[in-house]
Amino acid sequence: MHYTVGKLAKATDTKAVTIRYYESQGLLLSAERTAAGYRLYTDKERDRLLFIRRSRALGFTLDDIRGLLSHADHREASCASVDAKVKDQLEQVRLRLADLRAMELELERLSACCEGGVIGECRIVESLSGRSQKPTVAGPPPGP
Amino acid sequence: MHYTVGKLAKATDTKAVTIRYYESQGLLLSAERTAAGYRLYTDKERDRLLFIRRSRALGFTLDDIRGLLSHADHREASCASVDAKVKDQLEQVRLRLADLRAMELELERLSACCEGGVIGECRIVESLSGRSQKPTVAGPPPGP
DNA sequence: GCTGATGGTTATAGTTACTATAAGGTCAAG
DNA sequence: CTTGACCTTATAGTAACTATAACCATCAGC
Repeated sequence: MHYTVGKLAKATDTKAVTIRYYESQGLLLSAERTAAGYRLYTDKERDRLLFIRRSRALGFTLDDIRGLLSHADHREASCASVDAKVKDQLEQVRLRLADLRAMELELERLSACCEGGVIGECRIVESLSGRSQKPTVAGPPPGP
Repeated sequence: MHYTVGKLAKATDTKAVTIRYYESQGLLLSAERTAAGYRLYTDKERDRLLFIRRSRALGFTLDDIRGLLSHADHREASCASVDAKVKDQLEQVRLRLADLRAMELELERLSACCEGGVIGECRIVESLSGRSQKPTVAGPPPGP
């Protein structure tokens, strides 16, 4: 099976620009080209892209993935380091989960204390500027 | 009480560069200056900065915060829209929580299935490239 | 008074993982 | 033969900072 970028994009639920971006970042090798210069992909590249997308969905950075891919390319090597990366990522995810749970709790608390008055008496605004309490969550999270 | 950027930074657990950045983005008004051009802040600005930091820690974007601040500046206005923003943010947080929980689950599963062999047989790598299953989590999350 | 450490100032560029835009070339269908 | 969908490249923009450079101010100790 052969794919142009667009076809590959659809087959992997990715955008064409993103595929080209991955190529520019060295995650996908330079694809073959037609006479007109169109990229041509095979199932092999599709699988590699799926690997990337799936890893991204699990929160790995492109840098992580570069590492995972280089490991995966050496089938005879030990998979201990791959496992270590997964465990590491799991830890990161758990930290972020704890942060988010704290945020959820506090937002719930905030939301519950609004009684529909005017801002001068709004406890939300009050709470947000209150210097009595230290922030309950770690640091500013990465924005979406 | 008067603060220079550095003092304010310490008092609010922020970096000086970040404070200047907030000023450049219109979240903090231009501070007064000493003869030498040093920024000088008072408790009022410190509170405003705490509001910003606290809101950031709860996941609001700087844009959200600009909105919250402009509301907070009109004490006689209704606080309904502030409440709406909090509820909105709560929803976002819950979505991200669900995503992260799915990631946690899958990473646990992956981690459990590594038996310390070589990569050729590693089920982690296999799972990550597996095209049988659709990703279980929404989209690529924001990196850290 | 001098010197060095510390801390202030600006402007510019880099980060991550894309996304958007522009300006143009290719291809299949009607 | 033209229309429209698709491909190509290069460049700039996004969020929320962070890092760097090059320079000026303040203060403690000698």
